[in-house]
Amino acid sequence: MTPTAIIAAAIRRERELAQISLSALAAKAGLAKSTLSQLEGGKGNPNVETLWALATALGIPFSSLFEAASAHGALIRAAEGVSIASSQSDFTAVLLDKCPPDRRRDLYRVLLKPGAARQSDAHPRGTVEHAFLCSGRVRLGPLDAVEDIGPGDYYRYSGDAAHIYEALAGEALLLLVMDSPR
Amino acid sequence: MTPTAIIAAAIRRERELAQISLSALAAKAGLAKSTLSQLEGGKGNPNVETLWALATALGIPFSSLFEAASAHGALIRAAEGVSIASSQSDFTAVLLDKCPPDRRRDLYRVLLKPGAARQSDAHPRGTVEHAFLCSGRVRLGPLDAVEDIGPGDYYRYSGDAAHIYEALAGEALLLLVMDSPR
DNA sequence: CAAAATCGTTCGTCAAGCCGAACGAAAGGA
DNA sequence: TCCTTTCGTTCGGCTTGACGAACGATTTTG
Repeated sequence: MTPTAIIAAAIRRERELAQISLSALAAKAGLAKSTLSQLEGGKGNPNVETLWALATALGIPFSSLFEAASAHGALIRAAEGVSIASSQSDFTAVLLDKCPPDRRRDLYRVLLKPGAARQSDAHPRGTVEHAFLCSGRVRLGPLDAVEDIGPGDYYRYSGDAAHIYEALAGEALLLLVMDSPR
Repeated sequence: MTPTAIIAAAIRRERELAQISLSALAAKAGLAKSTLSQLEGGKGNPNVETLWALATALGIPFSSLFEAASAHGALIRAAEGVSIASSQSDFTAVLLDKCPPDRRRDLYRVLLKPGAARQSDAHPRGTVEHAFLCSGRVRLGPLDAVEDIGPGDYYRYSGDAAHIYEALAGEALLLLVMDSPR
């Protein structure tokens, strides 16, 4: 895929996500409509200043203009996952998720006490949460995809919609990786 | 910081990291020396094609050209860590580590069976490992800073020196985050 | 229904980036 | 020591991207 095409697609995608017209975006970014039109048409070869203006106007990190598509969820039970080959049989590593080059990841240890479900509001668009349960049982996930997980389970889901955490019986300890776009 | 300056710094940084001369890089990327010279001097406003050629020639992801500048160890016991404030008392989150903008993070689930210590060779320079123990007891870390950890413990250490993993009694399950420079 | 506004595209002009050549400086070889 | 190579910078040209204006098409307003 040519860089021009990637950027063309990215601009259009981000613009439509922001629900803004081509003309309006051009105005906001201080660019000519014609310039933007050609860029989205894949007929351009923009310079940094132009791209920077666009990223700023769209309110997105600069590097978002160089990405193709988006991500989804995955539930990997404690017994599941593709093990990494090892010469030593007493060692098993499962790659839960590979970090794409355009994201940031913050690690949280979460102690969840039994009681009412904790509801979390939507995080910024594109946020993904990775939950790795250490002990206890937890029901969590976005409202339309809640899962019960046990120790060793790994559940990845979109964090940009409202979601819940609930300890089912006793305390629960889990590692939470907040995975957000740059 | 202006985008031009960022890119100028990034190019020079990546080029020097690759131990390659300006002339050689220009040739490899199919650019004129003059172009590259001006870019590194912060006097340019390059277009995508030019940047793409540079990223390709340098063998780095495109977005690395838009990042500014560039770890150590930390042992956080299960009972330790600064909790994130929460309005709900049945929820406790501890930020184990904040992801700097210039790194990548891959998550591994590791099952360690008792037996001889597993020795791991040094990873690329700057690599950091984050270990979050789910169950069992494990002795791990670089040879000069081995620690015993228990369930819920989090241990972060340099991965660019030889280090070991050893289950102390029975199986051990842990989440391993491989944190490597771009 | 017509006037007005807004949409996105196309065209000609001008500025700016990329190129090739020439330059002085520094390092290596005969 | 002199010659050769390589380094990075500077200087005209030529190409190309950004701009502004005008266009037809579509939607909104009175």
